[in-house]
Amino acid sequence: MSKPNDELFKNVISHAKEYGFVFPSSEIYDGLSAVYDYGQNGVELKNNIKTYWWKAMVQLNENIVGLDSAIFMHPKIWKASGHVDGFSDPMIDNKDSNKRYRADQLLEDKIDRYDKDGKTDKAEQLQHDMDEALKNDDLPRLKELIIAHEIADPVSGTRNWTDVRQFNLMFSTQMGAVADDADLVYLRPETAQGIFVNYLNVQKSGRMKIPFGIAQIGKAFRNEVIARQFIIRMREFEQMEMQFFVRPGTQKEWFEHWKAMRLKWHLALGTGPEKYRYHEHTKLAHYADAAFDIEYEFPFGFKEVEGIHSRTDFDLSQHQKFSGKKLQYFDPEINQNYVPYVIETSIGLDRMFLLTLINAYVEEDLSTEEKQDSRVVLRLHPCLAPVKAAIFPLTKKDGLPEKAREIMDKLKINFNLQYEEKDAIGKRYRRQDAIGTPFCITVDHQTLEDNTVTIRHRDTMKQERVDAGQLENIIGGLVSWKNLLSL
RNA sequence: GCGGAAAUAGCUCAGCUGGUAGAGCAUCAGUUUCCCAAACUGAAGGCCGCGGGUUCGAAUCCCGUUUUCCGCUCCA
Repeated sequence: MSKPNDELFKNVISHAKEYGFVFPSSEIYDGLSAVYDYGQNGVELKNNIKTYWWKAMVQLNENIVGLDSAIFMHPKIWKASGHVDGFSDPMIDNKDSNKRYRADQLLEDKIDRYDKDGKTDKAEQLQHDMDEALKNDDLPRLKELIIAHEIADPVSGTRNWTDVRQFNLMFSTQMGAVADDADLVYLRPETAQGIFVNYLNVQKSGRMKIPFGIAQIGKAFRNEVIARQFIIRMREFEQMEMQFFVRPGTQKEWFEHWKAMRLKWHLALGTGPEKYRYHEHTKLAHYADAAFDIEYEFPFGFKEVEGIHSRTDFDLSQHQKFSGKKLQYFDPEINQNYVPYVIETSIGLDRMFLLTLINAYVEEDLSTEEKQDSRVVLRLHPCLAPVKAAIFPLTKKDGLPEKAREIMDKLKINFNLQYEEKDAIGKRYRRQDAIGTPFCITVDHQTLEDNTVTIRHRDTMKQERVDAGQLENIIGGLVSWKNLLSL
């Protein structure tokens, strides 16, 4: 990583905290690892990103509808999806080679070796001990066995092991007052399954015809082994997902369709195309027959922001199998029943948030020959800006505050506004620049005479004088979603 | 998880070989100015990340721990 980029990233994190965008969680208690809170400006920006996505996906596509499914779901869902079995292995690390192994795998290898060496009784004993330990989730016992049977790391050759730990990326908790295995529920590690299990409800109640999509925004939870790089990888995060159900055989064209559509959504915000790239998965997940990531060039390199996956009929078929309920669709066009194929678009909202912030953050040098000057400005798209406009009386007296309040009161129903009269006007402009407010409306002495105000534009720092009565139309036009969505 | 670095005011940081905790910016109140960081006066803000140890005395030295960043690892 180059030094200036490192610097930029640090500055953005500081800025995010100082101006109420992102705070470390539980900060007064030393923080909680890889969990963050969104502050007063952060929540506005985040909500605006959600709105942009929701409008683009749900409102503008007649065949896509929304959903808000619960975070808790029936535990069997995670068996069907493959999350339970795929991610509950007892792992152990060798401290010398820093390699991680499945503890049961190491023991199995040892049993095989005993067998080969003719030490059948030893093999049987170990097999029995291991099964017992695995059944009881007795992790310390597994380590005892590894030590007792003198198992060494094949790489380093040493027996310098860490404790055995259970790695399951799903958080679990108890449902009901009495602790019991049957009550174990998980916090969803992805929002997609909530869509799959409701697919038939939505299709029937909404009289949806294939192809159609279901969109959802919601929290997901992953107990990452390592979570780092600010809000890039958090243990609690938010996804914006859309599952698009298609006729088998047409998945390839829909995959291409959504790949293109989703990149278009990103680029409409004005981000330079050179900041984005597609990344094709060569190693596909068990459920996918094609997968592309949309990556953004963060200061620390290209990172996935959104995934477009062709998930085949894996999920619906699995749920059909595990639930015993038919999840088929009767396609009147071809007079056939089938389990639809699925194209998924899945974007990490928190990453999108960080992308937006980093992309908007600019340190500008405004120095002239006479004096040094600079400002930090967030060049957010006006649709995404937390505060749409700020209203300033030029001075604190002569009735200017009253006039400014009057204008403010008329506009605040439609727009998120801020009123400020403290400090010199230039300082107030700069403060708004720092949180990305695109427009500042100033009430001066002339306002009292002819009811005109000035609008100062964030990016150009230029002003224009307009009739106060026109403000609603002018601001409304400048921050309208049409500017983003009718491209 | 391993290795490296760091943690002092809201932010950025100074605080030397141990001796009562500082600056700039930001914040708040006021005076003044009145369209782009003005000035002045005043105020507030710190368990020096946390816990232990050494010492007459620790922000400073030692140990542990937590959090963050970087590299590796992990990321169906």
